[in-house]
Amino acid sequence: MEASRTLAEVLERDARAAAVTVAERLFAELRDAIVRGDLAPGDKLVEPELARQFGVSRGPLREALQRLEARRLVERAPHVGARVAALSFERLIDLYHAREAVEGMACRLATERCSEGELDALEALLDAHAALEDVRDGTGYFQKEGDLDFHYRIARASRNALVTQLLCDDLYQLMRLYRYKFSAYRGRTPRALAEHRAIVAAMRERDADFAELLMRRHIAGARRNVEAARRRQRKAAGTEPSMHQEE
Amino acid sequence: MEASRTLAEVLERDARAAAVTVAERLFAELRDAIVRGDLAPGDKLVEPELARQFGVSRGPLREALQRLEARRLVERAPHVGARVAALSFERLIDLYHAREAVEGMACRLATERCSEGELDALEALLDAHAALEDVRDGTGYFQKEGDLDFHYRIARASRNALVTQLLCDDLYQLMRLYRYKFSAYRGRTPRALAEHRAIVAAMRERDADFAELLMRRHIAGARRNVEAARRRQRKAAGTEPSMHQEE
DNA sequence: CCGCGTCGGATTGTCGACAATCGCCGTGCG
DNA sequence: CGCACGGCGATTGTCGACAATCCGACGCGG
Repeated sequence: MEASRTLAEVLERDARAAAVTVAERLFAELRDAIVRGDLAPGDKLVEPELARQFGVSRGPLREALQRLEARRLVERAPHVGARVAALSFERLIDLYHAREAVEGMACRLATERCSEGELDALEALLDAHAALEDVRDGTGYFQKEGDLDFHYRIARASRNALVTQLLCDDLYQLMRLYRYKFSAYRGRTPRALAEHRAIVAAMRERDADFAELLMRRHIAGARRNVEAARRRQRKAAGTEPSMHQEE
Repeated sequence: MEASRTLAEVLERDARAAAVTVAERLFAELRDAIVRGDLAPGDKLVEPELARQFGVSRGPLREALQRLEARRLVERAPHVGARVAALSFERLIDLYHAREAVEGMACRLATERCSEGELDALEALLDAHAALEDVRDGTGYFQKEGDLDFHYRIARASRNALVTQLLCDDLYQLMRLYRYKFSAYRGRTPRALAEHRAIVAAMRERDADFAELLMRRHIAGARRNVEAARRRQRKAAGTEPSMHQEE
């Protein structure tokens, strides 16, 4: 039963299993710890401490930190050190704009290039999502990764290595980080599923323009949801620039 | 006289001057060497050799190599080593598709957000380009960086840190690498300038939809130029998958 | 009482050396 | 003659230690 495990988790497991080097394993461990929230945004990452904690030297650890910096999950400054990336509404909205552009293109390319079998698999994935939603309706844990699974597949179907890498390696990890900290998509689950179905329908008709348009509207809708949440929070808490609730 | 020096060169110089650490300096040096063609695509980058050549240890060198890998300028494999990124038509076309998406969005955001002064500066830049083109018409060296200067400014005017970083730090360095190795934009210079002017005109009217559309068509046109070159080469040389002419 | 300079501890950046792994080349066998 | 196997050199990955830099506390002067 592959459907019981989300694609994102499978990719995670693969990345950790294929860690032929200590630095790769550390990178995967730290990435998961950050996305999972085990390391909170803004936390200082002290090299000797982490090295002792993982039982390795500082060399591979620094390599892992640098890879996390490239993925924008940690921020580093020379002679100052590394911190888990700070979260803010502005950055999340920036991220949505970037996703709207790149995923729109991925959807266009996928529409032009993917096989009928891939479209069948996409529809099967959405059927599975719908079934899960019937069981545990509302904001189930499933939605967290299930939505990303759909976008993962679109990205990979684009047959564009650069676009796929941008989405799957860079932007999606950031999305997951924000999702764990900030669930601003309340009640959007059924609507998102319908939008996914419309996208696949356009792809099935090989209407690349329309498929890209639908994908962009899908992501722009999610972004507007976040923008509305930001306005609500600003009105509620006066001038609160950050979105850290805890501590 | 700031106009005599392209924005790209200024950014280069800044990056090297602000190198407070050995790893940063090495990164800038190697990046320039790769873009300049001093290190040819596919060249093996042996750590002890480079370290001795630059008079540093392998530690900072490895860090620089990793940063180059994140920028997709070198490819690394565990226990195998690093090589300068291989060039191919397929990757270049992938790059154009990614640029079309991200730069289109950058142009849209810039249209919505930039000031009138920034638009004035953009038009002044295009005037300078036109003047230079009158003097040294045809395919001047100027065009190489001048075109990117325009796109640099659009990216920065988007006020989106992620989009700006994607374009200026990641994709543009790759474009420069391909431009040095593969000048497939013969005779496009006057046309590109006209398209740039049309983009700024749409931005001046604050027509974000049209500005994005024009930017996307501008980049798509350049991409089709490359695709035509690929077809020509395929017809000429039978089945030549790579675009390395030398060696 | 507050601001500023200085000092000390801690952390990061860099270095050289050791161990693990890969590619190559010669050899032997089918 | 072709191919698989094993040894060997070279390269990469990892480690611990040293030096440079930054952050905080303390003391001093205004």
